[in-house]
Amino acid sequence: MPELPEVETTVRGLVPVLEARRLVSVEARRPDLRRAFPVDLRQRLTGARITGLRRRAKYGLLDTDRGDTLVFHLGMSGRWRIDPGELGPHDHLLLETDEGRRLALNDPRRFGSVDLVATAALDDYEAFAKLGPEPLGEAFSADTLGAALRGRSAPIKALLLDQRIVAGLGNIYVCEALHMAGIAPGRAGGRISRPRLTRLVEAVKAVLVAAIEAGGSTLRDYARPDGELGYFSRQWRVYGREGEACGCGAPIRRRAEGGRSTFFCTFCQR
DNA sequence: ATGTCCACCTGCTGGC
DNA sequence: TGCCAGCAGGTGGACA
Repeated sequence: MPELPEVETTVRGLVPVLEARRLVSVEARRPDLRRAFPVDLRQRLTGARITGLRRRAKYGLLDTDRGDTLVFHLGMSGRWRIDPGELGPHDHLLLETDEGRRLALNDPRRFGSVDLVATAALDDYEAFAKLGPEPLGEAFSADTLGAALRGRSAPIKALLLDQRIVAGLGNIYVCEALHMAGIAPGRAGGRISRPRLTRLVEAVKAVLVAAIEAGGSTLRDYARPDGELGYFSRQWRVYGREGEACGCGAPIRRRAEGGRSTFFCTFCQR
């Protein structure tokens, strides 16, 4: 689930519950995700007021009036459950607001993370220091992408997944954007012409915007205890569609490398 | 530095 | 019906 659009949707879904609310209870139920929670998480967060909610790359940020920002990452299987009712074994962090709303960070595979960082020092936070530009910002352009790819021989697919080049894309949206731009996933990053770089940047932005819009239309799902999310999956052009017909009629191919699947069309993507 | 692979962890699906 | 291999949205470390 959690690439940039899903994290953006998550943060937007948390706003009505958390914005300007004070946390009256903070409970770490199983604090060993990818990294351990900060040992003083509960102490520093209990009684704090949430002053703003933001996203950076695939991270969600909750600013507090204590000068700390809670930084969460959803890994592969993370999500926030709003007013979950019965708690399960994968509800690792539990928050309760002064309005009596409850939030559970649920992450079965435990690839996610939770950190507490001084808001003023976020730029120096290790996970953020090396991140590339936001793909929806002006800093992500044919100019900047071209500069980042210059001389690189690795496949463009792998380079777009590198968060230092552009921050927020994952396996689904890279496959989708490359198909939309007509670029073969195995093409060397440094060997993409300028006009095609422009198309690629536009495709990345377009697919992310469309996915955020689709997520936004189902925001209410975040309030459901079962938490099933449909979202953008119905609009995938190639991802998860091996053997189905591409728009050109040719069968969509799947290739596995380094443990990840790439979906593409050999005719539309060169 | 760059490119590539693998481990981390749990749950689900499909084939036998 | 039951078991097991294979696969899953991410990241970071090890290696050549």
